[in-house]
Amino acid sequence: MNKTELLLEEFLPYKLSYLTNLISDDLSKLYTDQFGIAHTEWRVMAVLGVSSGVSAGHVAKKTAMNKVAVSRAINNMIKNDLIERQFSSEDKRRSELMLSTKGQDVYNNIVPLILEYENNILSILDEKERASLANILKKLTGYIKE
Amino acid sequence: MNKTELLLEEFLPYKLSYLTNLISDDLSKLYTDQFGIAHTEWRVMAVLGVSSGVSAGHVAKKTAMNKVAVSRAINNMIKNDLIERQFSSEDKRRSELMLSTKGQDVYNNIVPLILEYENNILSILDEKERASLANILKKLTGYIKE
DNA sequence: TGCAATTAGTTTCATATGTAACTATTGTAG
DNA sequence: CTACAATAGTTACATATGAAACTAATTGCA
Repeated sequence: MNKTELLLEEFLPYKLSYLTNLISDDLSKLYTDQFGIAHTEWRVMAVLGVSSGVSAGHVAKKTAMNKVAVSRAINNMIKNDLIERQFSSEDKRRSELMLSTKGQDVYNNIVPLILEYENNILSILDEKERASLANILKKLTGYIKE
Repeated sequence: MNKTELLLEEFLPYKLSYLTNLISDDLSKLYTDQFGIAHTEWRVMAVLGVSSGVSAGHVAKKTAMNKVAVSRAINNMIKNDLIERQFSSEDKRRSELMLSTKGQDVYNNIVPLILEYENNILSILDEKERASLANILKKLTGYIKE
């Protein structure tokens, strides 16, 4: 029994997008308002906080951002002393990126706030629901990426 | 046992955002590539397809868009003969919007494609999972909106 | 009444974003 | 080798977006 009428409130893509935006707005308050980090910059930082010395291309893959956005974020963060860059000696095109001392410090401050936020919203779900959500998101994502 | 490290791949907001973007990109192919309707315009259309004669402010609420975006979408769609506007006789500020014949036609063409897409991705889930997803999204959204 | 506050929608301006074209470097087929 | 293709990242340009200021109309209330 499929729908033949489209109601935004009952349309999965809309509901997902709505929730995503709510969360995204909340999170950006944590890093933008308090630390002046833009959304794209935060994503770059999140990658470099875990894997140091990687290239811009690697960051792009991990964050699902396009290379232009990554390039801009990186150059801005370098200007703001949040990350450091050198170019690989084997391949002079490839950058090797790492958080600066200041960047690491900012990262260390943001991560607990971010995780606390995640914990908070997950607190509304019980264990089964959390597992179910993770599983469903994985299934959908895998299916759509084909 | 809470996380103390942040891995994007395991971070709910990131996973949600990633999935949302995949879906959003797929959907925009349906209405942008085939009908030249922008994302914001599609949302306006989706509201007017269900409730005709409503104001721009009403559309903004229903779509979770800001009033500037709605204003722009509406004016562009009027230019493209997709919607018609008159202003309320009781309150000359308030617009009364409806799809034009052409707009209704475009809408009628897009809706089945959109619903088919939703059905397709939901086909990867069984009944229980669909219900669970709907329930979880509702819970999270309600909780975050507080 | 009459004037301040509110509301609907628009415009302005500064910033963000994506696509395509570009530079520089490296890989590879002949 | 050499020239052409591929890769990493940047720049340029056109478009999208949001916040704040604005216009016009309506409401509230002294």
